[in-house]
Amino acid sequence: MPLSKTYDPKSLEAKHYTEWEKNNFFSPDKNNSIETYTIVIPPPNVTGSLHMGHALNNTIQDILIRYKRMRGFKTLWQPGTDHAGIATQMVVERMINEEGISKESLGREKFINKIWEWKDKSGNTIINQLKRLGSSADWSRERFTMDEGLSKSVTKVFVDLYKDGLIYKDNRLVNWDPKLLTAISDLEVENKEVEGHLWYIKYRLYESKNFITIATTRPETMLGDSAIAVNPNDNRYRNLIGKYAVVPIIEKKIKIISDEYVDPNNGTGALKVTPAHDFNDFEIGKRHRLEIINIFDEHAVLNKNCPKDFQGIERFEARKKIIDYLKMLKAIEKIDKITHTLPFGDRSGVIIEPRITDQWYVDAKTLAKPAIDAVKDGKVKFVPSNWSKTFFEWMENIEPWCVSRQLWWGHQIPAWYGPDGKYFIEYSEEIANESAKKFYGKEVFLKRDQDVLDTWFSSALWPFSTLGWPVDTKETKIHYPTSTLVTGFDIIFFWVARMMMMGIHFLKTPPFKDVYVHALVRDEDGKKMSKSKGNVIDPLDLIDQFGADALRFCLSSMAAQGRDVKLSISRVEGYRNFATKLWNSVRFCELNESFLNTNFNPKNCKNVINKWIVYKTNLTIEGVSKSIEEYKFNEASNVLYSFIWHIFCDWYIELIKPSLYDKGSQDNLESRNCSAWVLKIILHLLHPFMPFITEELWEKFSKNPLKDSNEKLIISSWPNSFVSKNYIDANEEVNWLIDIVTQIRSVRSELNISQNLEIDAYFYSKDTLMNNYFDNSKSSIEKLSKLSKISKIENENVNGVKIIIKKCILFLLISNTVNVAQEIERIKKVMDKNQIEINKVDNKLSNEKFLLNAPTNIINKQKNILAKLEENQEKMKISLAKLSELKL
RNA sequence: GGGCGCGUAGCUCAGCGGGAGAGCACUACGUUGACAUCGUAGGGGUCGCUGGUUCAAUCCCAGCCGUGCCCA
Repeated sequence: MPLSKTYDPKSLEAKHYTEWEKNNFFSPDKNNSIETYTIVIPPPNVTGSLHMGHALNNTIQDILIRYKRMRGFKTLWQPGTDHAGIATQMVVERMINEEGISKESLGREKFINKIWEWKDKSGNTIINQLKRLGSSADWSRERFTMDEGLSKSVTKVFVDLYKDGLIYKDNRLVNWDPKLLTAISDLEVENKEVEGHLWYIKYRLYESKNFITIATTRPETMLGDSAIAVNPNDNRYRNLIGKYAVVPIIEKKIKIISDEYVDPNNGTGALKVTPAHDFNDFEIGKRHRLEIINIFDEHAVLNKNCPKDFQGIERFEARKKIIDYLKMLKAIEKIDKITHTLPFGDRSGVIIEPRITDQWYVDAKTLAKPAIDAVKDGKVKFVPSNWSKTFFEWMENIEPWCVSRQLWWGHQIPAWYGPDGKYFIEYSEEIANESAKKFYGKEVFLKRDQDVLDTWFSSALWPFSTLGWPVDTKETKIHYPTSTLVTGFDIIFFWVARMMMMGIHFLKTPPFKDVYVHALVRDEDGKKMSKSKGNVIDPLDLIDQFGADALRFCLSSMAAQGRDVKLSISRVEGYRNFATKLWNSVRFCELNESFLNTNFNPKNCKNVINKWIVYKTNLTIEGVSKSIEEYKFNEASNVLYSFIWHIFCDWYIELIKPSLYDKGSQDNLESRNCSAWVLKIILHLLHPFMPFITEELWEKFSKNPLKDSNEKLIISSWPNSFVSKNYIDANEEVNWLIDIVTQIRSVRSELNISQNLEIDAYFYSKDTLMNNYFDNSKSSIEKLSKLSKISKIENENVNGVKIIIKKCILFLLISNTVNVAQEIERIKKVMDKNQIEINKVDNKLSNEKFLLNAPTNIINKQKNILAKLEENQEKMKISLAKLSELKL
């Protein structure tokens, strides 16, 4: 059945995807090559649904994987999802809350079961969406960070790091989310500028009528003050150091201390110190051994360390109440309106509260060192390379990584506590019990740590835990280290850094060789897409509307290195049109019985047009391959786009039409074979970018009775280019032909000669080669330029519109249809343009210093340009003179 | 405050020391036997500003202006 008139993505995408998957084409086991290529997917959150960032990220991975697969590598794209501790717990908690059940009433075990139930039902959303995009990941190997195997590797890593002294328990301030009731990492804190106040509060000096004024943005924390700090060099306060002040309201006596940290120019230069509720104050407190008074409970509600009046009040209410009190006491000197940055939890959206707690920490500093070296030594390469700076910046200033979370959903920390609080960190409860028995000399009851690990802890192991580690699997041997990590820059710290630390520590090798960092997808105005702005474009809508191929090609063509992708729907539409164009070019070839012929050798073409397209095709193979290897996806896409549309469709097909219609001729067979050969290459090269339409066309195309292959495109071989030096001449010749046709069309259009009007023309040249060219292409020129006939003449004394190209002159015989004045205008315009160019080049060539310093090839080039320009100008002048005579 | 970018045609962006490019949009013409999701042609740019290096600068360097992101 012949191809339909337009490409309908919907009807084909699912069909081919199912075929591919059913045949295990995504599996590395299909290939026995010793050359491997491996990518692990940045696991999307199991709660997630596909957004543009995913679409870009996975399109790029799929391009690389499909390309390498066709190149013959044993290719693994390892997929899976991330259990997303907080996010998932929130989703399920909200769900049961709607049924009127709290997770506390349910209990930990039942709640976790609920989450698993939810995961089984809804957790595949994003996986199915990735499939719609065409992602050829090996789904048979899909992993989840909470899987048994992956959980085992998490436990092993925790225990081993602990035993290596790289994990420890510490009591310090953490970023506490008072809504979610858990610690979160620095990276999960979003600092935002907000309007606020700076309150200047007078603290009475002890046994004095004088005051010291402090400035604070958080007056409520004064209930936890332990000191006032001033800079030792601040003359204003020097005599107060060592004396005491009294905290208003609670009438508590606190010492005035000196500390270099205090900035005399900030506020009043006197700082109230609340070690339990501010990171800087905590440090000051440590230096001066200040009392740490925690005034909040876990909900950031004032606790029993506060006066009775204040207990049970939420932090912002408490602030109001404190201010009222202070006003009553006339202790407020002034209030400034300020903007300052406050920390917000990126999940909960509430202001983060520094809170002193016991947590588990990873000694990131120690682990970071070899990771830094790996990048410095070039073992791991960032693309584009300047991301390594961002990486170094962070790694060199890395803080201890708080890995415990007060959640239920996640990997429970393998720490068991004895009755006296002594803990045993072991691979399992049994081993912990044994150790405890040894330690206490008898069996004791051990209570397991209730906390779970940060999701990123398990993500950090992803490049090897998914391959089976710590079990010594074949996959770990073959596919570790992986080849390329494709990721957005926003998770360099979350992922890349941590995966490197863990990979190097446990497998002695960095987990990947290249890190390709792609940009963010923004809306067409460059704004970040967000639900609150309402500017989100859903990739699935685009797939429905234009097809996955169009979306993929669009993302790829806009993925220039180091640039954000600003996506506009019209671009996607444009690439849908491109798909249609390709579709129709194949349809045309099919209608004209282009077929793949194993006897056809592209190196032995006779026809100049075919030689030329073979030459161009080779350049395209080289260009696309090179660009993909260099991660320049936009270049690769653009090379394909312009080759397919502007070379193959616009010119080649038009040029071979005569031979295709001339059934039985020698050219006819060659052109049919050659066009099929080019199409075959096109479908191969385009496949990584537009997998669906290419597979469909390939299937239709290779059903031709003289097909050369039955196999699916996805597993067929990437084309090799070959040197076609003997086709360089053909390239010259066809370029000449294209030039001639373009010029004639252009002149016709400028002179408003109807496209339907066929006119006569003459060709004149003294050059033998040009005459040969002409003899070869006479009919092509006639057809493509809409000439009734063009014939050679022996001298240039002809009346007609004159076009000068290279060493040739063309005359369009339209004197009776064209207005002479109009033609004079046209020539003048051309001459003006010409003259500007002549002046430019002439200036250069008359500059002695240029002649002295510039390389000879540049000088010669300029000389040639000038000669040509001047020759043309001279001829123009003559025709202008002639026309002027006519006019008289 | 520190770091990283970006400012090139109406829009989105390539290019990056030697004659200013693409896609989209726009204008005119055109349904010739693959395609109107199309064809042909065209208009449109002191390549942010000011200096410097160079025979030569959109490209290299410095400063400034505008703008975005990350970190404090």
